[in-house]
Amino acid sequence: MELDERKLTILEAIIRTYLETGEPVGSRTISKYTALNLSSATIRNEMSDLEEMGYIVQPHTSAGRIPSDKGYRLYVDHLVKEKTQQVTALNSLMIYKTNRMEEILKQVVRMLAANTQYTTMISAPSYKRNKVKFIQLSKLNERQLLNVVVIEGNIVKNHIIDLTENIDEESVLKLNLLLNTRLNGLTLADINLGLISNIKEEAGIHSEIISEVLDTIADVIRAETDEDMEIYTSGANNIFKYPELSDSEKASRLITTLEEKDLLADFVKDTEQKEEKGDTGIQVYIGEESPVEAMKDCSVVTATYELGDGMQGTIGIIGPKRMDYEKVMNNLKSLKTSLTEMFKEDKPPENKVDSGKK
Amino acid sequence: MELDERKLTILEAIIRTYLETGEPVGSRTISKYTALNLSSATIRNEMSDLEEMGYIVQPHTSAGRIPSDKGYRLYVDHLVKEKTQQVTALNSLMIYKTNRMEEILKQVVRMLAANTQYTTMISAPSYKRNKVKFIQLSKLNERQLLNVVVIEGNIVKNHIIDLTENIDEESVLKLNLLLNTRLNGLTLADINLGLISNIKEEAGIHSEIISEVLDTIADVIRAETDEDMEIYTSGANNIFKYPELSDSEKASRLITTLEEKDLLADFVKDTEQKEEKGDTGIQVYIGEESPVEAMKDCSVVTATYELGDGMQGTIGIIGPKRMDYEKVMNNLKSLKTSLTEMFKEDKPPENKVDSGKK
DNA sequence: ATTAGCACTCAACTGTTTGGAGTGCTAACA
DNA sequence: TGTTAGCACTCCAAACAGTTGAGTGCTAAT
Repeated sequence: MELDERKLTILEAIIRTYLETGEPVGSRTISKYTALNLSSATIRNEMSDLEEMGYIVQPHTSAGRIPSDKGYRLYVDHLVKEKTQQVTALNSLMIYKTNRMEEILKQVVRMLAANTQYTTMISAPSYKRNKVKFIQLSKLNERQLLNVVVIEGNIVKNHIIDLTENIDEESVLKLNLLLNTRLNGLTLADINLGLISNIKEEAGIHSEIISEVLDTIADVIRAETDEDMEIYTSGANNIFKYPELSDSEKASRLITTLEEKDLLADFVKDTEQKEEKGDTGIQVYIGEESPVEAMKDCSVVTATYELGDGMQGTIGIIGPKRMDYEKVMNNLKSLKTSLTEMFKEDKPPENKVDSGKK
Repeated sequence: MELDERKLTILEAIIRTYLETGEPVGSRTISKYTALNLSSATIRNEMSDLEEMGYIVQPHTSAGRIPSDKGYRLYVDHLVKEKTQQVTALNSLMIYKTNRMEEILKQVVRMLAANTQYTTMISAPSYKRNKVKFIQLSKLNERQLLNVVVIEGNIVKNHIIDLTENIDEESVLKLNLLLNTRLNGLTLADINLGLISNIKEEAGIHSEIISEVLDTIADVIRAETDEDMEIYTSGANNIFKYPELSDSEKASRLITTLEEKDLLADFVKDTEQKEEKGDTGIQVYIGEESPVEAMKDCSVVTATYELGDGMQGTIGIIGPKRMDYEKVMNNLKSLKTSLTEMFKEDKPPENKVDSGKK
């Protein structure tokens, strides 16, 4: 059987109506509110065909039809129109721009949730690939050193190192020199145990204490790199706006998933992979397509945003399968560019202090 | 009417039974499963009295009784026994101890949620009252400075300062000296605009650039101080284990509250206040006693923990009114001491790197 | 190919009934 | 005087039956 023009029109009408009402839609409704001027009986025949083709399903006999995953997929791929969306509240967001990346992300994700009435997530960009710009060891006291590492994107990481024996100023100076000459320009991912032992060798291991400090720094950087992805969510309560998600069972599973950030990380990874493969733009996961078990009843729309320096993060919107894909996709698309723009014109965001503004 | 021995026994039996079953408890149950050897009729008379006194209520005529807020209050104040609780999984927690305060707190709150099957929260200690130990400005390039502030408890804060004009090494040295002599030993709360303008005056305002840097640092420290309380929650899904909390309406409100950390902050503030007033130990908020509207159907049990240096945070357990107060209170008490101990023997936790351990 | 018409299905709603758990009251009892 | 047995009463919850209405599939006529 072929999906001809008319069937497509009818399918689209069904999906659009269902997205609006959330109720299974019957043949009569389509017959009345569509320009085709066909009787409900004809529509019924076509619907029967569409069901056979797998685009729609009946929740039970003698109910109207609702779109299947396949139906939604077709809709998303071919029927969603690109609108030049009003960028809603992103401008107001600018005003609140603070100096900390974390805060920005939390605000974005919150704004997006309020805006769309869906649950939202955002991942902080990973900086494993960023290069070291500056390393500094400072002596706090005889037994403690402060280690500060600045990496591309002006991200600052610091750690206090407890020593087992006293250290003198000279060693600190030497270490500073050593670290800066050998590590500057490398990415965090480059810095591993092998490299450190090379440095130690090259330096001739003057003293136990230097070796100890180097080891610790290696540990610290590795820990920083291994750190799980930071993901912020917002609008978890929005799932209760959609009856198909808000029974105890499902709601509980969803809430758990939102708490377990490593499950959400699957979306981030998958999205990044897909975009790497050139499938740039917006990713949509409909029901079963989702990599996360608990989200089989949801649809998730994601996109990455860029920070320059090759850093990228992912934004996602989680809602019922009958979410307003058109709005969500357009919203996300404009947000994606806004964010990318915003970080570009004004990087580095993290820890940046706009000295002019109060 | 007086609450004599027998009434108290019956009341306790009612509450204990209700905590177990979650069902309204009838006179017959008490008559059978209590050592008093009274007929259900007698119990009924007593129950009628207890209801008149306000300790129990009937959800509807011809149902058993359930404890009122007042009943729970009596139970918590006088009938909960102190057990030497097994500290369950706290030891296993030690193993996972990482070097970052944030991670520790997240683990504690998660462990506690898994352990109690309730929703949990923990607040990161505030360090407004901690004194500055060390300040360092480093020149990253002509237009950027890195500012690092170490405060008591070895908490490190850093910011990158963007300048509107170039700065030379000499000014940086001067600023470092100035800042360390004038700010060391002060608490973050002490550092305000007035003080900064004093410093500027005293320093004679050699140059625009120095003034600019000082202003920025003041801004930064103030922002750091004003920052909202950091609160982590876990086990939000646990509310679905208790039918009285899991209808859409209530669940949604609760989830929203858990997301809005500033509402939870009310508990933290209240608990700190109460403990300051000498009411040390465990705080229990039953139903209406809660400072947060959305939690009128819940009970919340909180405690503070100490970090030394006067820093303190708050842990809280959020559950239905019929939560297992005995278990929760004991659990929290032992956790409170464990945490306090843990931080004491091994402070400072934040950013600490155990150089011996891998 | 389209449509009108009709029988059929099924969820959702509306009583209605029934059973059981629990109460309050009263009268009898120790 | 405190306790108890007995009984009528209440009310929820579950089960059941009847009704309604939206929707379908099929068939025969256009």
